Amino acid sequence: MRSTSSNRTLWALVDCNNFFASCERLFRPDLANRPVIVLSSNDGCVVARSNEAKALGIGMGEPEFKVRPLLRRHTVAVFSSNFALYGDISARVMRTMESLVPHVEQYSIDEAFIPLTGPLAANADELAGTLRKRVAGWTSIVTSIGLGTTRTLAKLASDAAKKSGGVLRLEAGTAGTDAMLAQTPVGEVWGIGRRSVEKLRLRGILTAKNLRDADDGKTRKLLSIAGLHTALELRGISCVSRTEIPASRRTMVSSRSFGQRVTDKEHLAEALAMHAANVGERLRREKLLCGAITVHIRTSRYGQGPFYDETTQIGLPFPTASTKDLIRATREGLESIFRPGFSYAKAGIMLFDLISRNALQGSLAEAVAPGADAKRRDRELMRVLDAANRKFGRGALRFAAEGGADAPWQASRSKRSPHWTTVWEDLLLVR
DNA sequence: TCTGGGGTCCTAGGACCC
DNA sequence: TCTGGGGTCCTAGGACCC
Repeated sequence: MRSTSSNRTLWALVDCNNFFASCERLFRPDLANRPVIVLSSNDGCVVARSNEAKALGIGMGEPEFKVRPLLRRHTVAVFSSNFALYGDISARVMRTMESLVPHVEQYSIDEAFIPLTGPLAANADELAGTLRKRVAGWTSIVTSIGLGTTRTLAKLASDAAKKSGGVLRLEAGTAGTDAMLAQTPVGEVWGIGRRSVEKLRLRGILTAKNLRDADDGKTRKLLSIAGLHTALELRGISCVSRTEIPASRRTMVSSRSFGQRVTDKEHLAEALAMHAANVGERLRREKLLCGAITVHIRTSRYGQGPFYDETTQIGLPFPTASTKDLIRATREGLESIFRPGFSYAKAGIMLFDLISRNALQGSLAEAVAPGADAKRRDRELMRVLDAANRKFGRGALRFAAEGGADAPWQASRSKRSPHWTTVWEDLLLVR
């Protein structure tokens, strides 16, 4: 493959600073200098912190009850997750960047990789400054941008950029990059998690530089192919496989911890039906059908009492996106794994064997198959259901099997902010 | 008392086939 | 008496990410 320095891709990673906490602040100017945190589902643990909250020593992922005294002492503003808001602001940030560069590869709700080639690469630092300014101007979200010859280096650079003024560049083979890698604990490298840090430590590999310079065979044996790719990326060799955008999704998950423990089978059935309705709606929106479903229930890992954790797979007789079929399958699964006498803490489902609806629709086999009329009626029902829920809000129309929105197993999120940008009733009024 | 949810990829091992 | 080995497919579990 030909490759010269002039046509080689330079990667930019744009990362929104303290994203969820920043979103909460957008419509609350009174919180400008106050510490702000956002909690996970059921208000369980901390998933985002403003700079002031970080300065107080509140850790990422810390359980809320552990930091509660601290929160009170410093009058920290505490929010439940509001994904409708974060998703909407995220889309605005992505669209803003698309106004400046031809290709934005969204990686997560608050991050995007941008490949830079030709003149864009030649003026990368200037472009990064322009991107930051425009995103801040159009959305009020502050970003950090890392530039690097591979995605892994760009990611590392963006972390460092947070402290150094917004933009930082790491290019393989320069003295500055060498020094930086020597100072970086290996666990801060993208793709190296807790388990790998431990394995590497036993072999004296403590820094990003150690990993970069380790023997390929040993790295491969220790961390498998993904770990080797990470080491190569630190050297400046792109191994895109692990970050390529998948052609289409392979699974779909809906699962949640309960607001309170559940012992009653019918309550579990309701929770599973709610998950079935949730993935059914997503399947139809993405024009997919699923061929198999797993049902999962379990007790708490932390509480006292016996632990129970079981999963079962149910094959569907034909690929479907009907909530009715999915609810029936979750019921069947629940019957096979439910055991009385446990305090259940969580239930969920996972869909497999996803195929595009177009792959099946209109096939002769389907048109003449037994029950074809019932299936057509079912599709029509789902169409009406989705239209109603789009118009009147999620859950406006639902199956009786799902139970009520006030059921005891529903997740609690007592500190949720308004849906500032996505629900008419929640729009900010200016007097 | 109280510890998230939604994804992907890799590997090892069993079943099955010839 | 003698009793293979290699390929493929599937699944469960591990590890990682945000």
